[in-house]
Amino acid sequence: MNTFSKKLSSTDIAKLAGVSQATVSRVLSGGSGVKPATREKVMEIVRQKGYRPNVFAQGMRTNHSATVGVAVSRITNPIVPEILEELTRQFALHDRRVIVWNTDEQGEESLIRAVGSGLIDGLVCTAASHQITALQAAQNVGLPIVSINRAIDRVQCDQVVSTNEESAQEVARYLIRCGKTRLGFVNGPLDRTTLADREAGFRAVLDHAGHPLEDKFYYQQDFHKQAFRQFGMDIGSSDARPLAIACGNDLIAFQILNGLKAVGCRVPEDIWVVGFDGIEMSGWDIIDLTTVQQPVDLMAKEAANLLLEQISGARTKPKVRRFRSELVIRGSTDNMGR
Amino acid sequence: MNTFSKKLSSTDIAKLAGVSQATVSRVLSGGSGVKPATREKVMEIVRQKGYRPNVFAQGMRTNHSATVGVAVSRITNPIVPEILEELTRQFALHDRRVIVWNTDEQGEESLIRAVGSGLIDGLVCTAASHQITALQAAQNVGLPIVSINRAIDRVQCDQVVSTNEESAQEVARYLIRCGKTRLGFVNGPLDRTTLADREAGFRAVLDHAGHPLEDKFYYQQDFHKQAFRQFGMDIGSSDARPLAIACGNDLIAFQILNGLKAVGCRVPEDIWVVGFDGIEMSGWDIIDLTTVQQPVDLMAKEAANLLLEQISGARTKPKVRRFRSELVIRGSTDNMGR
DNA sequence: AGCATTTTTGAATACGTATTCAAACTGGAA
DNA sequence: TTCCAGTTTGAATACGTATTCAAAAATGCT
Repeated sequence: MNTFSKKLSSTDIAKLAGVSQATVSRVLSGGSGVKPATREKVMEIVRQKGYRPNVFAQGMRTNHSATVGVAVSRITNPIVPEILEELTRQFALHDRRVIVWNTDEQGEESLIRAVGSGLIDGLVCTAASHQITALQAAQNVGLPIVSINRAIDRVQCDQVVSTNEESAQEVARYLIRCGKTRLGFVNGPLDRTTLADREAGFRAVLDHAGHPLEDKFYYQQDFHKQAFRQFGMDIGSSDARPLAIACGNDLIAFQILNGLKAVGCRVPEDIWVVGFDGIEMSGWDIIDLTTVQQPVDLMAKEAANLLLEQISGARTKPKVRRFRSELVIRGSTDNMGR
Repeated sequence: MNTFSKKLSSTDIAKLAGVSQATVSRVLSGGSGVKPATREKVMEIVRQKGYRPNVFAQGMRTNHSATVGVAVSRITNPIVPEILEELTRQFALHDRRVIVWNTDEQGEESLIRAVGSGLIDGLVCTAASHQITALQAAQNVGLPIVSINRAIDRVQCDQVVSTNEESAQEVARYLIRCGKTRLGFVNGPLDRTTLADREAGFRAVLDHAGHPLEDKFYYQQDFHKQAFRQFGMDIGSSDARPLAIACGNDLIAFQILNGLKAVGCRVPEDIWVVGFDGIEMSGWDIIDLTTVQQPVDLMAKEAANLLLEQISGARTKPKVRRFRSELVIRGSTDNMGR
């Protein structure tokens, strides 16, 4: 029983059960139209031998894979696992597996190859810029796509977005209302549309208020933790520092907090800090970061459902679903000022 | 060119290029033994049409999938993305995709099904207990397995472990040496062998030192963030509190820190806290947690290589690779006492 | 040129499944 | 019994690839 067992085919099972391969296939795929006795006879052998249908043969026959792809950038940004968890849950509910591509690491080569190969029935991609080619490839073969938090101009597909620009405006207005006129902004790669939109919204309000963002209080850098932390240190030890710093996302804000802490600059007494994303950690007592909270679970759930809808062929016209994100005021700013 | 294109087969390409399907296949799979001119002629059509070999037909023919599975528990524990990132990188280097199963969420049903289906060429599983059935299934079909940080008794397979028990002893000795005799320990589910081993090591030293762990300073709970935080609050607001608390992993420690902070109990002035894992965040200035650092990258890399070794058939005898983890003293304990 | 090797190519095949189509079987009514 | 409609089963097939084996072409040598 526990001895190494050769791989079995449905034909083998059929022989053992004294039926035809077709019957085995029918039993395994729902069993409608097969006599209960036969059905049980087959299932008995299947269980006993631990038989599982070969997924490649199935795929070749049916032309779908019960697998969807998810392309993410920087899986170590905690918002990504948050999204992945919900996506995985949703797809699992519909008997679908998930293959993850970390496009920052391995580039999009592997993803592009997969797109044309039938390996996945659909693709969810999250905020990133490195996937244009893959997206176009997907588009060309008619592969269903949903993007999360990423405006895509060149490719027309389902989109799940949140109010990045508007919420960033809200952040700026909040800070100004609290008397913080000298403001800083720290951002990551601007080819992430989320980051670009947030910056745009923030700048717009400052411009409108008559004291636009000063260059010395703006810092933009591709993701390098140490660089952001260093900027925090520089700001924190400078005499002419801004009264508050807003960040493109929470992870950047954490590094700013690190830098400030490293040079003994207190938050919020000496300076305020605001993040963006509302990842779970931001709410921890030991971090307590004012941020803009996105309804990540809802967004991921919606993305999964949109994709499943496309896969089932129920719809072809692209949909855009827009979620409201919300400013959450915590200890990294003075919550009296609300 | 950008019109929706029907799915092409190698036979179609062959016709277009004026060669046989066999030649197309040869070109695509390395191209050895094919005349450069022919090769180029074929590749031209391939590029022009954006042809990708059907992955199912390939899989059926070759009996391998160029895909490996990774089973994780609780993908939102930041150590998991850290492991995933390195695993993904390594496998990508060897042209392999990764399918992730979050076994806590969807159970192991989907994983078990995949194991017998040929979908994956091998399986890496990380510390968790919910995968016994899947592991046995894998064992039965001879699927290569590597476990990371998880002792497996019933199943014999490659293992990558770290010095959990010894390092926990080191933690205990360090605390005692610093005069912290009344110690607490907070742990998660004990079916995780990592957590159980760490607790065992910690207890052993305390027993040996003559003041075993007191029940009121021991707290064990399946993962519920709020429960750990609540325990931190209870401890922090109690008069008779331990002098230091060690935790089964960093994530638990963070929640303890949260609870302590919530009731105004200062670390390290009023109480010391020690974590375990050494995830990146633990080293942040704003967290600054004394912990035991595992060489996650090395471990993941080794796991990937072991699995690839098995898949290539180079070896059948199980290997155990043991990595030394290291106590890193930070601000959550008084670093004078080292 | 002529022959022996080597290189390059093509035809045929098998992989394991889902599905179509026809055949066999079932039970009830005449 | 005979017939019919409905149910259950089996035989045959196609999916797209990698690979084997033999044929054809190219090359080297005398």
